[in-house]
Amino acid sequence: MARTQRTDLTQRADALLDAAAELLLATGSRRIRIEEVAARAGVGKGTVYLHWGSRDHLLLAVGAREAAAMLDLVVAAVREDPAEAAPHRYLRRHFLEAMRRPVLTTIFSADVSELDAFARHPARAGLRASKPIGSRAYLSALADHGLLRAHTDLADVEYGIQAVAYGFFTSDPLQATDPSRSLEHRADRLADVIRRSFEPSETPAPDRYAAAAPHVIEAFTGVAGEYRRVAYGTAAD
Amino acid sequence: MARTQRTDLTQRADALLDAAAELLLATGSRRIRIEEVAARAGVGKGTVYLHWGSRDHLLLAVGAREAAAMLDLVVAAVREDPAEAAPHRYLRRHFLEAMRRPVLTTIFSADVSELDAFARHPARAGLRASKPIGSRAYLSALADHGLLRAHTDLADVEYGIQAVAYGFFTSDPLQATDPSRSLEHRADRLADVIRRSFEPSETPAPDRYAAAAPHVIEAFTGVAGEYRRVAYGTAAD
DNA sequence: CTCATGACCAGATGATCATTCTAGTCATGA
DNA sequence: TCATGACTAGAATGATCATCTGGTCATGAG
Repeated sequence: MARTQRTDLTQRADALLDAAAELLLATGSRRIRIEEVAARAGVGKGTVYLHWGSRDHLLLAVGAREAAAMLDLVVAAVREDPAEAAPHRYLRRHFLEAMRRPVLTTIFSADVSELDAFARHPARAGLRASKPIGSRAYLSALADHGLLRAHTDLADVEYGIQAVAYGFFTSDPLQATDPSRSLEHRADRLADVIRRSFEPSETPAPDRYAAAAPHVIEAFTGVAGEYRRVAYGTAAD
Repeated sequence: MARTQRTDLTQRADALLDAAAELLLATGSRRIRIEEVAARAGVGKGTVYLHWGSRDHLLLAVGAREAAAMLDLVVAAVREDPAEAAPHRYLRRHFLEAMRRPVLTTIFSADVSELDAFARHPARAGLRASKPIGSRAYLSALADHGLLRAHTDLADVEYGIQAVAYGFFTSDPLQATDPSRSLEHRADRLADVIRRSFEPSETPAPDRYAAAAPHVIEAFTGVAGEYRRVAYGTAAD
């Protein structure tokens, strides 16, 4: 029964998150009213506060659920092909996935175009807040199996990947988006920079990736779990 | 006599730009009043409009003069050591110089911290507007002398350098600025990424740089000239 | 005649108060 | 025990008026 309860709660949370995401895309985060979110999900306003402690928390949850879903895809991809754990492959996928998800692009471009100051703090702070993308556990796993350049400080790699990824993600809407430069093409450029900058010059043997894969999967699963905790975490902002 | 005139005008322009820069640092671009700028430079308000067509143009000029000065340094450095023309050396210098100039860091971080929407459009639009940093002429000169990776599309290099530089420049204030990570250290990380991503894997012979240097100098001098034209351009916004 | 000036004006900006809206609470009832 | 929506405090919005400031240009100095 507790199980059924849990499922019910998750379903209701998802319905609310769906409604919030819908409104986010339709009107921008600024205009999302809790009452309307609740109405769209067919519940009372107070019910929203049984799930998330505040409006900001709900908005953050929308982004967090999306992020968790993305990480699930990454994990699945690594399961299928361990070589997908390489930073350039992972970030390529990450870039493409993020750019294709309206909710995430909306959040990302929020401070560039919109002036939704609100959308910034909650969603961004948690979403792209350094750690996830470069996740230390992930990098450690790679380093342990010789999948990063030798003699490089992990903190430096983390800083560098962070800066590069941030640059490609955010400069993208700014640069004259030559339509001939497809999303895939831009993702390839990002992957190229990451690979050349942080990975070994000779392509590592496949078995190295196979050996590292479990740890990478564990790292990403952990991060995904954190996201999901934020997304569904019952109240207590 | 025309020469003396010109000098006088330039001196007066500099005095006005100095005053504007001072006020920019002291109060933020928002609060700069033309009348006060003029007063500080010891001239009448109308005189400002003999130099720049509008308030925005004046603000832009402040940034442009700074940018021109930076490029002068780059040119001087390349003159002294042609190897300084390499993208990773150039951008390293660019990064350090920009980060050390209060006027530029103020402009750069304007949209992150301050909400000076005004400072954005004029200054940023012209300042970091893609072209300068990656300057096509510069890249062509390098490519002609085999100083970029072979078989890479120039447009791709431009896009990539742009994105990477943007990432390091703007993510810098965001990332937890670990004080142990000195400015130089961060500049080195940027240089490393640029070198590995866009330059030949084996360090080119010095004479290659010597051969390319004149063209590089010409390219940068040209860009510096454009900046200066914006900075001192008599009226006609 | 050339160039600098500051009084002047229109529109932007800010301050003040009244009004509406909405996040978050909680007493009530299913 | 859990969901609800009427309720409240405080924030957002709007309306009004006063002040400020960018930009112009007639005037006068050199």
